[in-house]
Order: sequence, then C-alpha cells, then structure tokens
Amino acid sequence: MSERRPREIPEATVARLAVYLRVLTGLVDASTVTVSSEELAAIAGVNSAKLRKDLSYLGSIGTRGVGYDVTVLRERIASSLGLSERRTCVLVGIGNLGHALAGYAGFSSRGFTFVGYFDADPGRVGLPIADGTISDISALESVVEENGVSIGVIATPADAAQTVCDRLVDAGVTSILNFAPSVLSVPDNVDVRKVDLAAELQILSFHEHRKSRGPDGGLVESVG
Amino acid sequence: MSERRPREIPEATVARLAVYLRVLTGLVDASTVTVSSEELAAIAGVNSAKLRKDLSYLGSIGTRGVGYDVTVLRERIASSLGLSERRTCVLVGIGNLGHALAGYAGFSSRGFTFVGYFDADPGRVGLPIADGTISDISALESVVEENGVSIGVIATPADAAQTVCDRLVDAGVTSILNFAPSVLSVPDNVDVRKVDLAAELQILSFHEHRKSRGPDGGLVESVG
DNA sequence: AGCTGTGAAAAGATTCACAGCG
DNA sequence: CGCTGTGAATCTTTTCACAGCT
Repeated sequence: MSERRPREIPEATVARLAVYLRVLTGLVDASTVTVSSEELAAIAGVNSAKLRKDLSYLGSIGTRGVGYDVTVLRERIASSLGLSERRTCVLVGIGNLGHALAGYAGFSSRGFTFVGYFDADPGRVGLPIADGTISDISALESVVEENGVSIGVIATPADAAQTVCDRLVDAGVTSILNFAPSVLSVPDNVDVRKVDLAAELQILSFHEHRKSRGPDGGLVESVG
Repeated sequence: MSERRPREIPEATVARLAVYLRVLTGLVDASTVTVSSEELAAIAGVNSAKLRKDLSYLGSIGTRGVGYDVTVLRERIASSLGLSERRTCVLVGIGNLGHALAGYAGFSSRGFTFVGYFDADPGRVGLPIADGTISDISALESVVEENGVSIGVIATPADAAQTVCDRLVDAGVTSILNFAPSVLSVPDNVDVRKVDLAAELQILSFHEHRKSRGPDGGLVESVG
C-alpha cells in the first residue's frame, strides 16, 4: 500500500544512475551478491548519503542492516532509465569522431541499436561502417520514420548541426546527442545533450590556471 | 579603487564560459562589435540574467545602456580560463576514439598542444597520427616531465584507465580528461573530468522513457 | 531610455544525522 | 547492532527585479 510515489527523479540523480548501473554490472560479473551503500558509493566515487538518496527515488530497494541485492538493484536502475526496451538510434556525420562512435562497443552492449549511419559526403556513402554501411543523408527521414528512431547522434561539423537537428526533429526524433560545437535550438518536447570536447579541456585549463596561483590569487612557486 | 574582488568563480559558470567563448569567437569572425546580454544569451542558449551573473564574476566588463565589446569580452574570458598560455597535453590510448580525438582540430585551434600520443599495443607504436607518431606507453613519463604536460587525456579501455591515470599523476599531470568508462581515483590536487558516452545515451533514454508516459505516470497514446 | 551588475528570493543539490526496520 | 531511508540543514545555482551608470 505504501507503494512509494516516485517523486520526480532529479536530473543530477539520473546522470549518476548511469554510473551506478555500470558499477553494478561489474559487480554482477564478479558474482557479488550484496553491496552496502558505503561500498557501492566508494566504487562509484560518490558519498554514501548521496547514493542512498539517489536510490531512494526508485523506491525502497535495500534491506536495512544488510545492503542492496546487486542483481535486483541493477535491474531496477536499468528499468528506471528505460533500458528495458531497446532504443534505436541514428548517427549523422561520419568523420573521425563519427567512426569512433560507430565503433564504440559500449553502445550496442547497453541497449542501443544503431539503424543508420549518414553522411553528406558522396565519397563516404556506401563505405562500410561498424555493422552497416554509410548512407546518404537524403535517406535520413525514411530510416528514422520506418524504424521509429528516438535518439539522433550528431557528429557533423558545427555548421551542419542545426540543419541536421531540424531534419531529425521533423522526422520524429525526440532526443539528440550533439557532438558538434554548436548550440542547437529544438522544440520543448525534444531533449538535447551536448558533449563539447574542447570545452572540457578549457574547463581543465581553468583549474590548471587556478592551481598555478595561490588561493588568494598570488603566484605559487613552481615545485620543479 | 573598486577593483572587483573576483570571488571564486562557480563551477557551473566556468563550464558556460567555454560556451560563451566559442560564441564570441563566431561573433568576432562575423565582425560584430558589440553585443547585449540578451543577444549573447540567446545565441548561447542560456537566459540573460544567468549570463550577466556569469560575466560579473570576471569583473565589470560591459557598458550600461550599450552591451559588451565582443573582442574585449572574448579576451577577458579566454584569460580567465587560463587560455592565454598554451597548455601541453598527452593522449593515451589510440583506438578509434583516440584517433578521433587526435584528429579533432578544435583542440589545437583552441590553445592545446598535444606533445605525445601513447598506446600499449606494439602494433600501433610508430604509426603516424595527427601531427606526430604513436609512441610506446613506456615513454609516457619522460615526455610528460620534459614538456611540463599538465593535462592528460585517457582514451584507453576501462581496465587500463586507472593504471594510466596513476602514471600520469606520478609524472606530474594535474588534470585528467577521462573517456574510459571507469571511475578514477586521484589525489586532491588533481582534477578529473569524465566524458561517458554510454551514460549520455542512457540519460536520453531516461527522458524518452519519461515522454512515453504522461506526467502522472500514465501511458500516453502514440501519436503515429 | 536602455542595459549592466547585483542583492535578494527561489529552486535545486548535497550533506548531515538519526529514526526505525531487519 | 548495522545499514537503509529520509527529514532537516546547508550549500550551490538559478531566477527575479531593480538600482544605477552611460
């Protein structure tokens, strides 16, 4: 009766659930049966109170005095993330990065099926890639529609990204993972996540910059 | 006089500064002289109050009633991010993703110089990559030390990541960008940023899952 | 008048600390 | 007794709204 009303799961929690899921898969492979929040948190690199709060959004899964059943917990997280049903994806833009993404085993092993690889360059169309062949971008809409694709991955140059995004959205895609260094505009019902490689380095650069000065802003003498 | 005491710049702000920087570079290229917080925010995909607050951490840069000088602002952000000095990096793990990262023009064009590409596979050592050659991982420490490398990029399989990380840190690297799906432990003085490709798709999967049910949890009828 | 810069309020995320179940 | 699950406290981030400079 006290079926826990799953209040809205916070965005920050969702991001961590994916990490816990990976860690738990490792534990399952190592035949671990039970894990405490303390142990799991240590492996996942978070603090245990945070982990417990994160898991509490999924309902009461653990056993007090004992911990969490690894298999049960993993299953529960996977289902919360919607990974029980396989999702179909397309990848657009098959340059260096596109090739790397297509070859990334982590995707298919984790419930994502790529049903199309597209590029605008005629010189690339027809070349083999991963488990398929590069298609001309003109086929994008039909493939998306025929396969009920819900996730589109964009790895084109920045100047093509918005156009590709618009076409994906028009064809029915409602989630986009964008590797192009550009800000995409989409309707409200579409989710976009961005991976900005250069920005990541710049953020690290900021911290390097920080470290080379004292907390008070003064220069710190080099250790070397 | 009222030289603005630059209170600690929040982490969330730092991440956005990198985005503003890219947008501003685009505006410079388009010969735009001045931009208002409203305009800049629209292009960067954030709200204008947030943008103004972000910029306020860098000091008072804009002109009331007018806006920001594009060149001045860009320069100011670049210097805050520590991009005035060029940073040297090494890349470890030259699989598909490593190749893509090495070939990513965005890095060198934005102030990052890669001084070494390493892999443990003898079959890869000596092959050309980007502007150099793949080196054996055994040379890692000497290259890091000789070049004062501050940023290490890890694109190895998960099971090698921690070992590589330890070696980088021991050799003096204080910032790590990790593409391997694993949690790294590092000393306090070392910063780690993680890019987890599968996790990104899983987060989108969660939102897809969400969308297929109503806000109240009920199933929503398919639109097709 | 227009637009920045910023206190103050609101929302969101993390951490604490402990009640309560097994 | 040990460990989960969670209110309450704290800290961070976002948003509001307007004083004040140009």
